[in-house]
Amino acid sequence: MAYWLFKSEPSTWSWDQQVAKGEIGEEWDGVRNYQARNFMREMAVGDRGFFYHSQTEKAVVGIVEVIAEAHPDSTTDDKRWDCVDIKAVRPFETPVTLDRIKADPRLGEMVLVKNSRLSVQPVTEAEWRAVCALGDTDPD
DNA sequence: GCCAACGTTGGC
DNA sequence: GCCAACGTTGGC
Repeated sequence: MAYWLFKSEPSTWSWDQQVAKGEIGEEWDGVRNYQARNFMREMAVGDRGFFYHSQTEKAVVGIVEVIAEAHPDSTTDDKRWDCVDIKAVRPFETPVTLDRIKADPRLGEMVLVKNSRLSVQPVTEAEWRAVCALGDTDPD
């Protein structure tokens, strides 16, 4: 199983909206960046991801699960763009802010720190466990 | 609201 | 295929 991070502006698509979709989940659509798309194409059903709020909150707020592999993005006819479907698994007990991530020596190599503009990113298992620990949240 | 960083586009 | 111009993102 692989780990990922999905970034969203809460004003566009928030954790609460994701939770409201329940088990049905929702397309992670609107991505128009090749790197991000390529990561989604690598995802498998059952992979886990962090749900990160950018801009106002700048914190990891929840855990999601990939429930459908990459398929055409329904918001465009452009064949270049694919996306996966994800569902909310559980919220973070304590949201882990970007400040805390930056302050943690174990997390200095996170893509979130190194390439803050990439909206879909891989996360290593070590990073996954460290962030979950900071957020007092079950990593499994 | 600003600006740096980065990705994409299009002219050559 | 290069590179300048432009648009977008996201942290501050």
